Amino acid sequence: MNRNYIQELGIIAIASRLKQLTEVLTKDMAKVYSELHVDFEPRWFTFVHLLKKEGKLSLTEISRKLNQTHVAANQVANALEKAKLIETSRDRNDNRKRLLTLSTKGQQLVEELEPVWKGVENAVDGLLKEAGSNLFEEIEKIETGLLQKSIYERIRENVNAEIVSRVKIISYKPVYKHAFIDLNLRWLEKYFEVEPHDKKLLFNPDEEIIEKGGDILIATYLDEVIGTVAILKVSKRVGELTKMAVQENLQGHGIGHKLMESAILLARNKGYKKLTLLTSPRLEKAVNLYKNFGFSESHEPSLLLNNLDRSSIQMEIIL
Amino acid sequence: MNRNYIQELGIIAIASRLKQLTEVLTKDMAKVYSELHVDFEPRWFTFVHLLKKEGKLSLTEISRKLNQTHVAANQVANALEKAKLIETSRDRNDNRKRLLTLSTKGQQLVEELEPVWKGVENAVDGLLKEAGSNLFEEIEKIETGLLQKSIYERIRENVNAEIVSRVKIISYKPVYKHAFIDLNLRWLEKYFEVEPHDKKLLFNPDEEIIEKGGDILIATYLDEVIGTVAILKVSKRVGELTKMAVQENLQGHGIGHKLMESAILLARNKGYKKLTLLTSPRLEKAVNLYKNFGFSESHEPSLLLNNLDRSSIQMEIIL
DNA sequence: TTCATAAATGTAAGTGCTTACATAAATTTT
DNA sequence: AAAATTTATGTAAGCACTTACATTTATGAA
Repeated sequence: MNRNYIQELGIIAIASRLKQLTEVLTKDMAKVYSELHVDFEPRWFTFVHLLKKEGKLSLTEISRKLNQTHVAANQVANALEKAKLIETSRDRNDNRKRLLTLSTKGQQLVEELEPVWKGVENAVDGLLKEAGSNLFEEIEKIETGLLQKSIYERIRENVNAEIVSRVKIISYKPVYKHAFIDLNLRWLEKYFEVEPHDKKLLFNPDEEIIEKGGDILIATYLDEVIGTVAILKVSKRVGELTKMAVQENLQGHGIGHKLMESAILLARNKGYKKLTLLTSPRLEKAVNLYKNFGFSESHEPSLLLNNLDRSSIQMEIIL
Repeated sequence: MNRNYIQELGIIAIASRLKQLTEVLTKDMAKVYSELHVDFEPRWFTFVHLLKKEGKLSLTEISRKLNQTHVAANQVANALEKAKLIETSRDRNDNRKRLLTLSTKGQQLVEELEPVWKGVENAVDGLLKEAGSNLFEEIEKIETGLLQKSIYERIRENVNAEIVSRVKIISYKPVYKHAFIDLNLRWLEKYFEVEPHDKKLLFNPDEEIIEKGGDILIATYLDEVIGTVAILKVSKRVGELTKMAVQENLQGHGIGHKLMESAILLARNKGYKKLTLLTSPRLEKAVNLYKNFGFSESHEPSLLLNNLDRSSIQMEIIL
């Protein structure tokens, strides 16, 4: 049941299982070394093996080949030097470089260890064959997959999808008034001076938007209001998009996108033929979002004309 | 080329590659948490996930389910308690047990994290699917394989085979005299008082064994003498096996076995019909080795009769 | 009951990595 | 050539584990 639980947890658990596997392997190697009365630690293995193969390498070269930090390599190197298994010299052409080679003692030790290493290799090969496993290939495949798209990107995409799927878009009700004010005030204050005409609209959504034939959509997430968008009624055929806001710590997950989709759907259903909006070049992400939905710059007069002093951009889309 | 080198190193490198993979994953998860402004560390994941699922668990139960030491679980528990994400109570029936549950704050956090976890799960699933990988099954297979026979046993077997394959059995030459004496003296002194008749045979192998028609075989490993066995000529048809010695730090790898094989082959080739030996019940491993080769106890007189004061066992085999 | 043993938890210290920072030598840019 | 940048190495401290050991409580056998 343990196993089953761990499986549920996905790759994190996979890694911990593999880590445990390696730990067993490492410990068992240590046991074999000590049975042979050989003074050697498993973690020296890759380092010494590499040095044996390559003859002479600098610290950084080793760390790179072993996919470790230079600090880790340095620590092993120091331990090996203390055990007199390797020797240091300086590169004549580059005095920074610490060149490492196996000492005579080190070479002798390697000879003694050869059968252990070979034995471990055979043991692992045998195990994999017996299990009919292609572990190596599997890992290869995964690494290749990650070259196409990083784990981070994959997680981001999927997390965004999860979050967006939990976001609900609902119609405005008076109970949301405070959240509507808060969310919009927050970004307004962040980017601009909040001016009287902003306040009038913002603090009286029922009177200034709904009662004048406009609409407000509310985005909720985990039962909290986390986004808003409003469509003012300019005329029977024209709406104006405004008061688009998403809670700061949830920005960048696609919630704005979802709000826009709903807003445009609503506008179409309502019979609008055109949707306009006013924004500012400073709100780069917002402008990009609008463009993605097909908005383009226009110069028609706006209901909120006085906002133009913010060096606004006016945009519109034909529905 | 890095990759190729690491591949050569087998499963140890596999593990380090997977570890790196996990590290990336962990870091990326941490990044997503921080983007969401959630105060949560990746290493809390399994712990909290488990607690969410099971509701209430004791520390030891958690550590067992997560395949960790109780100390590790304890440390995470303390961190989580400090962050007020879990709460401790005592088991009424067993006052030792520290029962842990998610606090209200913890439960809220889990709600927030759910999409991240789900997203990670989907990301990993997607990656595996895309790569056409069955990593999970592969690991399963390997774990099953290890239930049949542990890594340690596998390594031991293979290391033994490697060592034995490097051991050479050669005929005695006077140059090996000192090694012959040394190796035998060492175990004789370890188990018994070394008596005059031992010394006579041991210190004069040329005169006392070879020149009297007997034979000595020498086992070498990495150009060092590490084992001996002698066959005294009792008569034309009968030989007596003696002076079987293997260097202490190489015992248990099957070198004695290889020496015995060679000795029996030699005896047959020489025309002996029977091989006898004297040993002691104290040398349990040796007795077992002899039995494995078909020796059984006998009571015929021995060339080394006076050894019988060691409460010896006499054994023989018909060739 | 009592005494030995086992189980649950906790603490301290060690291990094998890491990150962060520092220094010196080499290389590139200006 | 001087200044800025990069590279190679080193040191200190942190992290997430581990092992070793200690303490308290429960359990089982005599």
